[in-house]
Amino acid sequence: MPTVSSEELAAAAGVNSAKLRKDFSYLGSYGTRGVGYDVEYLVYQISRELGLTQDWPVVIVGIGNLGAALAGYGGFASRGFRVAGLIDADRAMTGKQVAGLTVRHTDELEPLIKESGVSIGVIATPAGAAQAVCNRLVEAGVTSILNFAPTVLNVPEGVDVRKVDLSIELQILAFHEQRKAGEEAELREAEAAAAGQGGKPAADAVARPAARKKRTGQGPDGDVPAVMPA
Amino acid sequence: MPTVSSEELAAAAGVNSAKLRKDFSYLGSYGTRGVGYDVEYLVYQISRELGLTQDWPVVIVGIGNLGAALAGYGGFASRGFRVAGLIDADRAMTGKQVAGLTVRHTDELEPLIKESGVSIGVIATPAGAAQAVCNRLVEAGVTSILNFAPTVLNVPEGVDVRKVDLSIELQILAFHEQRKAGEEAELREAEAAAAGQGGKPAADAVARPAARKKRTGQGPDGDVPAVMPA
DNA sequence: ATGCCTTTGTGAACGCGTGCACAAAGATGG
DNA sequence: CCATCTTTGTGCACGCGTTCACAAAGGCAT
Ligand SMILES: NC(=O)c1ccc[n+]([C@@H]2O[C@H](COP(=O)([O-])OP(=O)(O)OC[C@H]3O[C@@H](n4cnc5c(N)ncnc54)[C@H](O)[C@@H]3O)[C@@H](O)[C@H]2O)c1
Ligand SMILES: NC(=O)c1ccc[n+]([C@@H]2O[C@H](COP(=O)([O-])OP(=O)(O)OC[C@H]3O[C@@H](n4cnc5c(N)ncnc54)[C@H](O)[C@@H]3O)[C@@H](O)[C@H]2O)c1
Repeated sequence: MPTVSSEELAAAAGVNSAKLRKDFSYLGSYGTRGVGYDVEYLVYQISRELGLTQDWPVVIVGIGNLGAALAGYGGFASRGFRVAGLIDADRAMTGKQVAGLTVRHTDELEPLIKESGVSIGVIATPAGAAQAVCNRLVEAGVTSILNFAPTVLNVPEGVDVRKVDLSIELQILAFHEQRKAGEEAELREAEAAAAGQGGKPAADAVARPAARKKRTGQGPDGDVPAVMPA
Repeated sequence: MPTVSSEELAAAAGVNSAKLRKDFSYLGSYGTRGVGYDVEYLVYQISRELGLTQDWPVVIVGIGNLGAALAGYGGFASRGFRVAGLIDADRAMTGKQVAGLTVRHTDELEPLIKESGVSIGVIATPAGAAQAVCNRLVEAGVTSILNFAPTVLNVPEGVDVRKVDLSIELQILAFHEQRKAGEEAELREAEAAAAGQGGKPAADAVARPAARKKRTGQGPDGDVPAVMPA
């Protein structure tokens, strides 16, 4: 397939074709009217604009369960990311081989970053250590951080942080799951209500559709509230 | 602190206070004018609306490096998620203990889901197996999936999928990283150009600021294009 | 060379989320 | 019981991203 139309690409990606064309136009990618986009050239343009044509050395800090899994993940190398080093504070870990790389002690963090020209750091330490590690990374010259610890990191301007919080991912799923269940329950309730009922909560349910199952007063069940705080 | 104002909360979260109040109003959470929100009641309301007051059994499929790390992750339990079972296709894994749980063979997937009432599944298998695993999960009654494999999953309507793609997270960081570097380089170029130059690419750079370093024609360097496809 | 047909690139309109600003509510003190 | 002061809840306007729709461009057949 030497060429594709915006229509085909849009269908494959599940987006609107106009949006796709406009997005392409931002990076100056010229297609050919009446034909479409040259696949090879397009891929090259997007790769380059996304920074995929260059090699990005990254450092992983905190080689526990997660850090070790990340170190051995093949999906990074194929996208141009190279693990330049593994760092852990635990002396017992130092010198160990993980995914073919030697784990180095935290003391070596700064020289490693400077020697390898690392600008992207991955934090996989416990939450308590994350901010301190972050500070050292930034101080040493790292300007992009991928954070797996469940903490909000404070960084100076110019430094980008992306946080991957798996609990939140699950929470979002659970939220929609509950919503699905709630809607079904509501349908059943509505049917039951139609059959014969005399209360007044129906008016409330209509007036405020987003607030399902609003407790009147303070929850009748006296269970402890806070599951929320991390 | 028995009560908080929307202003305080907004400052802490780094958002606009009006937005925060409006969001709260959607879930019918009543504050008290002139005082603020009762912390305990608010936490309870949000927890309940988010589905955090109930226990969610989850099943993890694919107990490799990543799956094992997830199985042992304490952050799930504290948010109300309980690992109901670990599933792997590898017979050599079956029966092994991982994070205090016994790994079960794929054959036991359906009974496990039905017995435990699992509605959330986590896929940590290789990309090639993900769609097949997904199909089986959905067939068995799972309606929410957290997918770590780098594949787009096709699911019937009513099933939610969230994808965690670590490579893309890194790519986003790399993109901004490149942009930062590009801006610096452009400043230097502009200075150099001001000093004394005779080309014409400057006009292009002004006309289309989003398209930095646009190659005229097809890149002079004959390097292979495609780093992009997964 | 000419006309037709396909597909791009983009101006204009639409819709939605965000932020502003203020009236209403309620607590608190006199 | 009334006045004052704080803070909520929300109508309204603004801005941005998305989508529509179409003129211009270019290939291709005749
Ligand atoms: N395991 C998961 O699936 C998972 C999922 C989501 C989030 N997380 C988060 O990722 C982080 C790591 O999880 P884990 O399961 O790998 O934990 P872990 O305890 O297995 O590993 C943490 C590692 O960090 C090292 N460490 C501690 N302090 C350090 C410091 N100051 N500098 C360098 N290294 C240090 C420890 O020696 C240990 O090897 C945690 O914050 C956790 O909440 C983990
Ligand atoms: N390791 C990481 O840090 C990381 C990061 C991002 C994404 N991922 C993705 O997560 C997935 C797992 O990564 P990993 O490093 O743990 O790989 P892995 O090879 O260590 O583990 C994969 C596991 O899945 C099992 N498996 C294979 N087919 C199966 C099937 N049909 N049913 C059930 N189990 C099956 C295998 O037996 C193996 O135990 C991959 O798709 C990978 O691309 C991994």
